[in-house]
Amino acid sequence: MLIQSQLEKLRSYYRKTGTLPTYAEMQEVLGYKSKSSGYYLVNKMVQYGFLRRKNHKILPGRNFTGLPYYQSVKAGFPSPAEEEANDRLSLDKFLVDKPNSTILIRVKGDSMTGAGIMEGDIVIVERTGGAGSGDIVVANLEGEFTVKTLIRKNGRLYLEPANANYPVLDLESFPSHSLVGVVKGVARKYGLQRA
Amino acid sequence: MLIQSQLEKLRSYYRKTGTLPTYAEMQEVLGYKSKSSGYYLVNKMVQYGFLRRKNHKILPGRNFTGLPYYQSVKAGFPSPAEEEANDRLSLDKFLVDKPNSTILIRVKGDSMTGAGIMEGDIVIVERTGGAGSGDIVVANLEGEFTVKTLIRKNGRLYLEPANANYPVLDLESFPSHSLVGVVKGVARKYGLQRA
DNA sequence: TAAAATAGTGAACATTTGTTCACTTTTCAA
DNA sequence: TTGAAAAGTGAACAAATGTTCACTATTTTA
Repeated sequence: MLIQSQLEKLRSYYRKTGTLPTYAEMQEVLGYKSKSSGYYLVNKMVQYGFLRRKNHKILPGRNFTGLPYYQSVKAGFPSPAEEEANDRLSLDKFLVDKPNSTILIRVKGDSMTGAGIMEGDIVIVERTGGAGSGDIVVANLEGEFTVKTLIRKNGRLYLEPANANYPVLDLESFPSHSLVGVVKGVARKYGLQRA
Repeated sequence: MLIQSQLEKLRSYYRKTGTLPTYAEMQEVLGYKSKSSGYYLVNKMVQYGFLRRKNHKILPGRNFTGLPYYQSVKAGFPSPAEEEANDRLSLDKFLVDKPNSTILIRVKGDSMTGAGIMEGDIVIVERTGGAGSGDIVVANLEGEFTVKTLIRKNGRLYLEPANANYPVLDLESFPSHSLVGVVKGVARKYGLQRA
């Protein structure tokens, strides 16, 4: 059997369960009649960098997770169908540096479209102290989240939209206000109900 | 020990290795002196939905992976620091529906800024046959990737930018052209070198 | 402070797992 | 077509794993 199709089956199993199969389970997943077949397959996949071993356990390797990633455009680049991308990128790992202090917030409104943040987008927000002037931040104003660019001017903090139809807000003029965090990334999905 | 902090340790272990620790390994990870302590902890976490069990194996549960997700803005919503989000969202799973036929491409140029796709963004591209009029697509023109809106007019296919400074392209006028796939999502990371 | 509930311990044991080996079958190249 | 290389088989076994139990320590609550 082709190694690429076996790899896809392991990836699919891992996506579904969050773990790799044991050698016994590989019989079912890959159609083997023997446990040891799985064992030898894993050896091969370790060589390719798809899997790793660590004290009797099988772990995903660097080429196992993530998606094929085309970094830049080379002149005369062949169709991606023909040639495999050599790099893989995991969106989760790419977008989130500090998973312990990161939250996701769905954006309402169009006040930041000029900065490429559209209604329904999900912003990746790091809840770490220092927000600097020019950072895109999420502020909590009167219990509502709002995404704006933070501007520090004359010692005061302002929230600046990226859409001429909206006004600049004076953060401290709100009786109840706080900075939720700094926007470190944006994720958008097309073809979704935007309710 | 607080369950929340134990959970973070397991999450962190899982992020690093791609697998959950065995009960023996939990002694090291969680500071237990006994294997069975880990066993009872897992029981508790199964109740909370953080973990699952399936034939002698521990699997991540629905509340284990992903990030806290604030779906919508409720009036009088408390600070996220005070109240835990009840929902978790995995960016990978959210952004990618068909992992087997999806690739990532880094965007060059600013021809789609009007649609919220900026230079350096990563587009999530599904390499499945049918692209319809109005879809944002990636086309391969003379070996270069380009992101545009596909328009079908009078039986011909055009590539329409979302930036007035760029012209509409006639797809079939290029000697070598092909549709790479349909853009199903966008991921952007701030604070990155954009070379 | 005392009682009750929760969390952690350490030994024991059956199962399952990873791993090896000699062997057979299949695939591929000469 | 034949021979060599690669892939898969099935039995065997040691080591690691999950699981239970009776017990102790710690934390919580009344």
